[in-house]
Amino acid sequence: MRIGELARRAGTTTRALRYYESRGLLPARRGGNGYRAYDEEDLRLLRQIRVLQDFGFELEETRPFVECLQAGHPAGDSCPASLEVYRAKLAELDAMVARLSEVREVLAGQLAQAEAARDALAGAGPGEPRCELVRTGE
Amino acid sequence: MRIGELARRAGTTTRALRYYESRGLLPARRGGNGYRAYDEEDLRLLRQIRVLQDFGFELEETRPFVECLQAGHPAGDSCPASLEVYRAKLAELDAMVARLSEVREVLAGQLAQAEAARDALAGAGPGEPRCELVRTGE
DNA sequence: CTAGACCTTCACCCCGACGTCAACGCCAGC
DNA sequence: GCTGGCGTTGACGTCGGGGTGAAGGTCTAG
Repeated sequence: MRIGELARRAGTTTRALRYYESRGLLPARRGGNGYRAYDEEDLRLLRQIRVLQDFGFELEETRPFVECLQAGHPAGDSCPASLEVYRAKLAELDAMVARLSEVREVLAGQLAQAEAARDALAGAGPGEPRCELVRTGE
Repeated sequence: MRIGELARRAGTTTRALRYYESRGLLPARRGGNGYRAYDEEDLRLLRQIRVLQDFGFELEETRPFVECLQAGHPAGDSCPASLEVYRAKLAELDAMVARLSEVREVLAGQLAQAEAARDALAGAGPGEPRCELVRTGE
């Protein structure tokens, strides 16, 4: 299998594959004409890379999984190094979610407070209180 | 107050202030010598910008708040446009948290499964099962 | 007088994961 | 033998957001 076919079958581009190879992530054998030659196993490696990428892993973080498969293990996450990456990623996600949630709560509070202030002003405002149900914006 | 003092008092840099001005976000009056002249009100605007930036707002998203203050309102979020930005940000954060949480759950499942597979192999493996309680990593 | 703060403009940086040429080689079909 | 479609390499561009750096000049405070 040549680079174009592999790219097509994995739903990526030849440019990406050459990039992976340049990073030492997905080495390719070469035919006599200099063309890269891939097999089904390479397709597995590539799929592993892409699944993890879709989960938000950086390219470097997929390396242990790829190496694990290359070493003949049944799955990319059969090796301790891969499990470590999983754990690190989980911690990273947890931290991110915690940070975002905290900001979210603060903002929700600010919004509620600002809306309350607006409504209070509207109610105590000039003689012609705006009708809340007919706001033109929104 | 000149640019250096304002920067110091707001905990930012003169470069950033000139950048804000170039974006039309924090215009400055000029003295006869061409120097930018700021007052306490500008410090308020700047603090508003920085607070929102710390919450993860983009510069453009802080604009309604700044304009609201410039218009003489008591707070940056006293205007409908600011409230809209709040709501949009909340929705954005919620979407982000949902996406990350989903990935987190999938990964946690993968990790658990991979660990179970490893332990099963260790138990059914060669005659000398590794002691789970003395894992050197961790 | 001189150091430091200020002015302007233009360019550059950071990050990752590629995309986009350019200029060439290889090979199948007609 | 020629065209078209693959393949090769390397160098450079892109995206986005929020700035930073340098050069070269002016102004001010002590």
